[in-house]
Amino acid sequence: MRREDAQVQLRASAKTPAAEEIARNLAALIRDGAIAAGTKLPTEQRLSVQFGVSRTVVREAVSRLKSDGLVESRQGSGVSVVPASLRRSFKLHGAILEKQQVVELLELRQPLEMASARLAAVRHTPQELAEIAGAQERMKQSEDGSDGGVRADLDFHHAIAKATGNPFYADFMAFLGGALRATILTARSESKNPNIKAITLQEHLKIIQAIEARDPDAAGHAMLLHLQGASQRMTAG
Amino acid sequence: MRREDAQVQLRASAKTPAAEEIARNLAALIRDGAIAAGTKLPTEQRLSVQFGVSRTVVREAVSRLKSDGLVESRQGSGVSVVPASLRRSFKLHGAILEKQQVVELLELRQPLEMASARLAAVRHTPQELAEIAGAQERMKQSEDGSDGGVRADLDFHHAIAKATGNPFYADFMAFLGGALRATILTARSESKNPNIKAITLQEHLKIIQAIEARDPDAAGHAMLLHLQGASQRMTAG
DNA sequence: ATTCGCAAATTTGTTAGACAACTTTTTAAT
DNA sequence: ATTAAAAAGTTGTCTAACAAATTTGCGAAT
Repeated sequence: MRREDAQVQLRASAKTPAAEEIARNLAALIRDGAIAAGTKLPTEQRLSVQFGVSRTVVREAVSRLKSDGLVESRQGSGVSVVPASLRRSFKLHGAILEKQQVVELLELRQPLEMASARLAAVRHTPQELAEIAGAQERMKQSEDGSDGGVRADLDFHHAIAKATGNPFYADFMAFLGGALRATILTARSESKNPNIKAITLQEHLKIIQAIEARDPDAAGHAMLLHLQGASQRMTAG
Repeated sequence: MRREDAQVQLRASAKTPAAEEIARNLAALIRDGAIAAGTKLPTEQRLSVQFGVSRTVVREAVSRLKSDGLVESRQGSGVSVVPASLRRSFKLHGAILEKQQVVELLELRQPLEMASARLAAVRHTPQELAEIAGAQERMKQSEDGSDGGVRADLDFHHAIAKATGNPFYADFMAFLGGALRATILTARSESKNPNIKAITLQEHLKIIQAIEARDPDAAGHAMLLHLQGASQRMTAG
């Protein structure tokens, strides 16, 4: 059984359902501008011939594009590409992040985390502060380099985002955390530095203290120091 | 015919395609935790009975959930809800934004726009600066309160985001702009203030000058003033 | 010749049934 | 009790058809 597990793992990537692959292809064409905004996609009939699948599969693929806000369909008329300027979903296409992408994502995260910490410092309720402290405690009791530790770390940041009272901060931070989770786990387990957890906990503590003191400047500054440190630890390996 | 039009209009909300509505229902159940993370959805068979539609429609709905990263399916096994901590898409559920949501979205945008302006000031190429100036010019020549004017305005911010060289900034700003576009247009056309365009152009100009001078502090500050002004004009309008 | 109205052709939305591919559960044999 | 085979259950895909809405083209009336 163990031997076969490895094989399954390897074949997993090549075995994606047809609808998913077709959706990816079409999405790439749209994003690259090969199918211009405002123009119509080929009919479901034609697409099914082009991709060599049934209309059912094409419809499932187009369904996904609709969900992503990339296209819009009108019965009897067709499926048209919606202009980039009014798309309403933000998504990471590739599941696995390249190192360059990780750097860029961290760069996007930094100002948001700082604003998040500042807002949390001003607005947090006792319950929300307790949740932040709870995540810190869970991280303290987790094993070094464990997945549980990383999750507690992300929960810490998520709890701060929730304490802003702005659900968009909470949602977006959860999203970013999910995207970075695998990378963080890898970086921690590969790192030679045995003190990562201790250093992280100390940086977190300063953030907590600043939030508790309702000092937005201090909270933002402590968060900045934490992110710069974490970024260095991740990319330096 | 007219009489029936009214009826059609009333039913319009109920007239969305079945797959879309079912996807929304299921997504709401998942987000509210009614279907817990890690657990499985009812089978496609059962769902088709529950919702009173064919299995095809259910599959299209589930297809959308998969695209949103809310669920994961394994052939032969079932469809399971993925934990919130590793979802990889960020989306605005409701198409129409309530005033409260607009305020929250602007609050999310502010730190990103400031960071965007700072980075653009440091990194922009001559071409990118020209694109920023071009959007400004298009806005200058647009009619007051026109859709074209709003689009040029959003293009201005998008061009700055592109000048950061970080594609995530560009994508996310395009996304936010699209979400806010309708609201901005409404606010401008309803406002009694006839100088909105002139004021906006002047604020934009200061941002351009700061970016051109490669002065990140000035660029960030000018952007902050612009956003605060714009926010006030929108919510006070 | 132009315009209007209506039928025909297109195109997306939905249904039904069937089989394939894969997983889980049950049963049977050792 | 363990293991192997069979059965049942579930998602993935295909085909065929009709419904509902839109677009196109044709013909008649002006």
